[in-house]
Amino acid sequence: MKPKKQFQAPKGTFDILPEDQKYWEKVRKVVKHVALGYGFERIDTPILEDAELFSLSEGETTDVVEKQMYTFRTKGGDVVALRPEGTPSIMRAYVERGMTNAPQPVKLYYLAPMFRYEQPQAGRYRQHHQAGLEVIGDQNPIYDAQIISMCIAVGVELGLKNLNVEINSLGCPKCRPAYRTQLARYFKARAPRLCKDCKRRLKYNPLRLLDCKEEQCQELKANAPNLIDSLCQECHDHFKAVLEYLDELAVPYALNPHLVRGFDYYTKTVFELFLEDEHAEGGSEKTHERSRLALGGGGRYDALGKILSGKDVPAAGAGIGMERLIGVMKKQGVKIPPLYRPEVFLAQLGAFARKKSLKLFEELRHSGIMVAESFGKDSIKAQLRSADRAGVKITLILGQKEAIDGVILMRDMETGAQESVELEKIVKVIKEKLKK
RNA sequence: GUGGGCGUAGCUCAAUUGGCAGAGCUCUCGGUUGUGGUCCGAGCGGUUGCGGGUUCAAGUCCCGUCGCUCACCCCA
Repeated sequence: MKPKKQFQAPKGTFDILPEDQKYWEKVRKVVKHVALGYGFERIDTPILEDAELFSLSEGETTDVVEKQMYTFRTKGGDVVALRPEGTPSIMRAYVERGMTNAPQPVKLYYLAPMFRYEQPQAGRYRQHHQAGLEVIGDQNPIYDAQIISMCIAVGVELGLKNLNVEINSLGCPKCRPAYRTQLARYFKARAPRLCKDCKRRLKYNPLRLLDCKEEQCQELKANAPNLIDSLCQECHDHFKAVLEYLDELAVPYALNPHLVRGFDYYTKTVFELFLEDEHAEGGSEKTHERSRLALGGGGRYDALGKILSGKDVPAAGAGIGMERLIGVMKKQGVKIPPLYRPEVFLAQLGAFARKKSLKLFEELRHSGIMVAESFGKDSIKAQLRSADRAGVKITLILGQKEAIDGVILMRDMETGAQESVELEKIVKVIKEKLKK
């Protein structure tokens, strides 16, 4: 009978199959290890939030809010959205759950799926997963540096190479608006020489002009007023301190005065973690700009707390894309051992032996031995084949005769040698044998 | 949202000017008593992404659609 319809996973989503789970497990393990090492505790927030939480936090005119949110109305009439990123939810929880009364700063981490309605392509999905880190309730630049250091630590513990950090300061509500108008004035005077996209950017988000890759715009950018030069004293000192802390930690970084992050809530420090890609071997044409893959990024968002609580709540954080991390692990050939690695296979022959082997399986498992089986198969041949594929060192064979005599055959899968062992002693004998 | 490339078995891919939809791998079973890997044999597996159109005849040509992919935008 043919199915009514061939179902496929929704566009931009994917299944994480058993063979890939080891990578996910490894990433989760490393993030958890790093986070706990820095005193961060796990938090999980709902996948759904009031849609307004994101539009107020990130800014009405950002791409994410304008066109990438999965927003819908519930039966009860609430307008909710699948979260496009984690930070607003964390700040919402901080404010709502009274974490202002906990010892400050509150350090939180999470591993969670995020949703953005956009065109999928390499390393970009409609549902992706982020590892997030947030430090809330402290304005000290030392935390900006520590967050960056943690991102690097995750990459290093995963065995990744060619990781880089770029850093910049976006200033604060005191100094940024002045710079913004100054920048807009500069580019407006040169508008005819800007690329098509930049003419559009000039209207609603002049800061975005800074990371345009078009050559014609590059030249204009070179002489554009520099954001770092127009920072107020407080932002200047803060940025300087962050860099000093990074130097102290020996974290390699590059200043990028053109680095801009999309959301309105960012203040002062912003940074990106990326991978310098060396795939340009067969490159016939000059790919003038080096290809860089963004693995994550973050920064300080002192403006968010005010938006959500009315009070000043300084904070800093980062998000790392788990799919991209795993993509790089595979590309760089990071080896991860399989999660399931049975040591012993239990084969049975005949109805009586099969029944007996069921109990023995439980016994083996309880004693901590990883045991595999093919209880559904009848022939010894098929079972030994399974055992071979499972890669076990030892196969136990319980036949009709053995079951009656209270013994079992123990087969060494490498040598093929077999010996008969009393059923009562088998657990002990196996443990001895596996030690070698 | 815009533009290019591609959709044949679970995977990797064949199929001549339009002429019976195939192979390798995987999986299952077998190669005489209760013994794996190698070897040999057999089987399972497809309305050629889906829907129309042209034709005696469509995997092949045309249109639409969905999906994948790459680039742009933006990002993780």
